[in-house]
Amino acid sequence: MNDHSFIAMSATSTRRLAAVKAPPATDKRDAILRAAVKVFARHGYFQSQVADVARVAGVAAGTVYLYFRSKDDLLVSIFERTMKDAIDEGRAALAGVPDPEARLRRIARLHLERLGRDRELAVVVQVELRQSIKFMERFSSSYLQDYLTIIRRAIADGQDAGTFRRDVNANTAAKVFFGALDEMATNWMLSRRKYDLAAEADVVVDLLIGGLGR
Amino acid sequence: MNDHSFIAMSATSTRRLAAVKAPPATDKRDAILRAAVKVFARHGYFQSQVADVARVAGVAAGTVYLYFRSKDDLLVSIFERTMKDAIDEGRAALAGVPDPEARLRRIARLHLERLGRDRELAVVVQVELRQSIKFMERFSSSYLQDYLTIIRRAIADGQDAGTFRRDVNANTAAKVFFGALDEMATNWMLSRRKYDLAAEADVVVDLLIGGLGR
DNA sequence: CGGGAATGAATGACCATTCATTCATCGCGA
DNA sequence: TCGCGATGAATGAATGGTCATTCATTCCCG
Repeated sequence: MNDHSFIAMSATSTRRLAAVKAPPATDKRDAILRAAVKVFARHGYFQSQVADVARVAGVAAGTVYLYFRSKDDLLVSIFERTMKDAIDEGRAALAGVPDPEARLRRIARLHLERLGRDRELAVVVQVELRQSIKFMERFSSSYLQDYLTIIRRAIADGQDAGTFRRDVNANTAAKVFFGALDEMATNWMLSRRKYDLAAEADVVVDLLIGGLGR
Repeated sequence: MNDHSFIAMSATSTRRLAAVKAPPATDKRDAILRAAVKVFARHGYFQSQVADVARVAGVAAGTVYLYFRSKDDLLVSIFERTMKDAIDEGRAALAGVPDPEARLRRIARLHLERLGRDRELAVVVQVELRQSIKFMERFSSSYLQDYLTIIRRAIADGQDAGTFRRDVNANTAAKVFFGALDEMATNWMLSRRKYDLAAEADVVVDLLIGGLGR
């Protein structure tokens, strides 16, 4: 079949052939996933062939299907791994930081550091993952919501503590915050210039907390 | 040919068959474009067939190619028309408004009103147009830059006038501003709830100007 | 040897695009 | 007013090329 639909995408894509040979399997799986990031970043998901991914990973086309259900599953796996890593890292980094403003700074920095570290991953996350409305809906209703919740909570804490204004909806503020970071990342990824993305984190947080007015 | 590449996308797609019979031609062209928005919004660009667009437009498949060079050209045309309209409307609406803060409010409102008016258009603009890195690069280097420039100018004016902080880069602030609006739109488009998107404009501007801190 | 892992040629859909044909309209001469 | 050829818009079946996916076969390690 040559079926492009995202409908059949399953969330249970991480484990596969959970046989005895986990370590070598994991190695190869990773190689394929890394190759997919590279190829998708360069040509875009729909313009990429599974055979290209296989070639870059140094395996045969059929091998991809020993580790992934379908081409879709490649994209979904990249996405799930990245989001899971990001959210785990975020939670860990925030564990010992009670101050709301410091938490926001931390989130901003982690967000931009992660994407700024790997341009190809940034391309896939900022562009290729947003392929279709179907995919976006799944994405936004799960991981993005979790991520927004983390931001919203920091903001609400700040409001409770009295350091943040109470007359803005914490949810709206969280969306604005995320949108600002997202746009910084997209702009960086599309820019020719090789500036340091993570360095923008503090600037953005300063602006959002201090406001543009004086 | 069954070529998906965005490379050959041409900007000169608006005029076509500029013969004596302009009115009927434009009508049909519009119908096809409207159908394309509808179909792309529902299934996603790559999952949509040209034949579907034709069916929804009430014409035969071949007819699409009398008005558009290719399937790509449909997407490009939607995008160019939308951006052109938005920038024209923006310039006009800003003409008699000298106050920087009022200008920003105006921009925010127009931005969210336009997308909030037509959910299908919003889907195409917020998701489908961001298909591939190739397309994003073309997009961001032309229209998006123009749009960001309009925002940046308002901010720089405010800084010159002394109503806005001078210690933030106007360009960064413009990206943050755009990112915030963009995220509000995306969230609205993905949300089940039918709230009024344009109503968020003032809230966002208040937050960005006043800041989250107190 | 035995068996799982890997291979890559072959398969079978799918679908953008083309183009021979049909259809509708119009100008013009009688 | 009618008839008739000319024009070009519209049609949709056919084409051709592309790939995702499969699976019979081979490889390699223990």
